[in-house]
Amino acid sequence: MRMSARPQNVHQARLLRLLRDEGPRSRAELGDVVRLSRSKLAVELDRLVELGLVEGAGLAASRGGRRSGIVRLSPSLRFVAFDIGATSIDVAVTDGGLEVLGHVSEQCDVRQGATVVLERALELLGKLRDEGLIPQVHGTGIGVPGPVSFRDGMPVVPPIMPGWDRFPVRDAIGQELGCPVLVDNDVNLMALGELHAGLARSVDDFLLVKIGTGIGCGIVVDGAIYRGVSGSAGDIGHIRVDDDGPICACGNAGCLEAFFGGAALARDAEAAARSGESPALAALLETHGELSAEHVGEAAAAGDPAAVQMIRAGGRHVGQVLAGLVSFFNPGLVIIAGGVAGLGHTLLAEIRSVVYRRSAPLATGNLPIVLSELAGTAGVVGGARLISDHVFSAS
Amino acid sequence: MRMSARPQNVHQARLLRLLRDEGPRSRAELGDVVRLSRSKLAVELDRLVELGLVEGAGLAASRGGRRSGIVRLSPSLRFVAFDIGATSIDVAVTDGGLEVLGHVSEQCDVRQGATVVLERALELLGKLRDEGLIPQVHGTGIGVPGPVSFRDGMPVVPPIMPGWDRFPVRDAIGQELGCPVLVDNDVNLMALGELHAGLARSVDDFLLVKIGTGIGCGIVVDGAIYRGVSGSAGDIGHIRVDDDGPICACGNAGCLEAFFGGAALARDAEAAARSGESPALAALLETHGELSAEHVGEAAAAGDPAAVQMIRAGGRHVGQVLAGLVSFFNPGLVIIAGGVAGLGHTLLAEIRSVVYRRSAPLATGNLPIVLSELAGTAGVVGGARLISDHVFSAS
DNA sequence: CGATCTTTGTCCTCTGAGTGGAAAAAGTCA
DNA sequence: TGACTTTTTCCACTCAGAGGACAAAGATCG
Repeated sequence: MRMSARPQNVHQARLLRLLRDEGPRSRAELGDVVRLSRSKLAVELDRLVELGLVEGAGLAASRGGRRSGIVRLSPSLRFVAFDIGATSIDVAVTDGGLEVLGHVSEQCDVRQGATVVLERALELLGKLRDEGLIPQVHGTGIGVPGPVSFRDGMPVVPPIMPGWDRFPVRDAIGQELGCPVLVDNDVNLMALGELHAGLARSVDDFLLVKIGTGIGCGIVVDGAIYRGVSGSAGDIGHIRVDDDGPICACGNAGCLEAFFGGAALARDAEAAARSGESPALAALLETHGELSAEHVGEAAAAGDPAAVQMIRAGGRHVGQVLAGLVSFFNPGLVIIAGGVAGLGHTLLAEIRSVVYRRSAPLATGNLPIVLSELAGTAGVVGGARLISDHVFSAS
Repeated sequence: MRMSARPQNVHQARLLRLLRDEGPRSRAELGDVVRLSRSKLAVELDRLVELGLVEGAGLAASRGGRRSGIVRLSPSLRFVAFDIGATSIDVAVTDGGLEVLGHVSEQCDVRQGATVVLERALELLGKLRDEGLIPQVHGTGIGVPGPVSFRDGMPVVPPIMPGWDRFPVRDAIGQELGCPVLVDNDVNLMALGELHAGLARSVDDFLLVKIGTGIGCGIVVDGAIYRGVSGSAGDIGHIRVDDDGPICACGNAGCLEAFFGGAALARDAEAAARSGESPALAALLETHGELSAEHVGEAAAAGDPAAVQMIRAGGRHVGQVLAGLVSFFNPGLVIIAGGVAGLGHTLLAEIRSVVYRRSAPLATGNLPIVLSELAGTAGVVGGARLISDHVFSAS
């Protein structure tokens, strides 16, 4: 297989990103958008065709004269994304425009360690390859549920990933697949996914709050992920909500996660079931033997008052933290995502209510707070976006 | 007076910023730093000399052969900075290297409205001009104590600046002085000041927390001020600390400012004086008729336990908010500044203690938290830096 | 003190990227 | 079918920048 090609200069990179984000375009339309002379544009496009990154695709409709030639990203371009979650692996393959062509997902405990989990991820990729979806791989983006040294391409002291600390994920997978690889925090990738395909497409500065097993926040500044000096920016799960709250796994009291993380919600649900406070949850506990955040969602949807109350309380706590962050960061959009976000509009309403009441008016004046619409694909689309931004840049 | 010149391309802009930040340099040394051929470098430097922005300054010591010519920013370059505070005006003039050549300051209530205050600021500038310090003005930076629309160069709904809302500060002063003008929030300018001349010189991402009449935060991302989508980023004074705290001027309960802003501290000090809890403060109240934050600092320095206790409590509250922001933003440095920061190491110790205990370990692993060393000049240096970054950029 | 080597500055030529005009190709419209 | 538009290709021309040659200025050594 030929070594996958890269653009040779900023103009080529710009054209590739344009074709990726806006879809196929006629040469004439491209000329209207980019500020290049006709001759130069033709030269750069011809070179991209030579590199195999771009190809002609017939003629566009006439704009009153000669018809212009359409160009598109080569249909054989492929990006791969692994989204490693606390309890799941998602693997997807996209084309150059980051449309998901194939997506497999399975339960998998990240605590089995890097070797086992990555091995399994590659096996899942093998499935997609067997379907003939992957003529070649131009790049791979990987998300993991913990802090990452982006520069080194490896997790650093991740709390819920024993056996992953400083494991060279980027280099290992790069070796295996023979393509450029980037590794990032899974929440950052979800934010990138929203930036590319979700509600944040036209927003430069926004926050994505993921409520799942843990609670994290992806920060986008000027259209790019902000990672902080040691890659741990957005780690909001252990922000203090209230001094006299539950003791958190981190040792402090009253962390947001101790109020409303996946484990906390399950704990409260079982308590409500056992105390008889919630008949709906008691029934679910009877059936399944244990309770999770999803069961609270079910019970709330069925109208169980105790479950609704739990979601309200959680939303209030998230809202309190978020209100502070909104005052501080003044984002143009806040997206709520993650498993618990499936709890839906009850949760959203409570968060909105607190944020709009407690944040600086100037910051909330025109601030949409919305639920993610990307369901399970935000992470993998973000992974593809991450690596395609890298590959579609001038060396 | 000749229209003040601007660099014509990115290379010239780069050279100007280099000379500004690193001081005079020989042409040979500049050649080592910038990646340009000798001929090109000579051409660009000659053009800068023609523009009057740069001039020769003798010969450097030999490095083993012919001595190289030193170049420096023209000594007649001048930047002006206005730092409008809640109760003060600072005016300073700097040379091209942003060294403060003259600085005047006076008490002035910002609530007198834009026209009066700006008029007074220009009068103060006149004083400096009378001293012959200002052959010409190449640019002016202005800081105001409230949210600013940076793009429009005007305050927007500033809470403590009646009569300033949407007053076209940038255009008015630009008209008056006939030079480029930029307007920003005063805390942002302090952050820029620290970036240029203070402890943040080598840090890309940091926070500057100003505790004064209000409490605000300057956010630096990648060496540039982050302002948020509506220019209100860093407005942390009304982040909730505790639900059952004092009622704040903003209408909510338990805001940080309601605990530890200038007004809150004065209020608590008078209470402690009247209740007899603090003999030192009672004596100061007797003398001055009223108390302010500075008096608390005095009393604490004299060993008054009640005053020390007040500072400790305040530091704890600031620390609680800051701990959350550190987890979220993962800065490389936090600087504490502002009038109340004069309360010194008692305050700093308390803030550190809370932040190091309550923030994510990865974020605090290598996080200095320090007091500003720039005293009163951070704001005006930041103003000069703001406008010089603008003037020293390619159109 | 002179010869030689090193560094710096200047000049000049050469190259290659990019621009814009002209003309050919391909369509539209009346 | 003819006049007009739009698109593409081709080509000559311009200009920025690189880099070599040489001169100027100083260091080093005998």
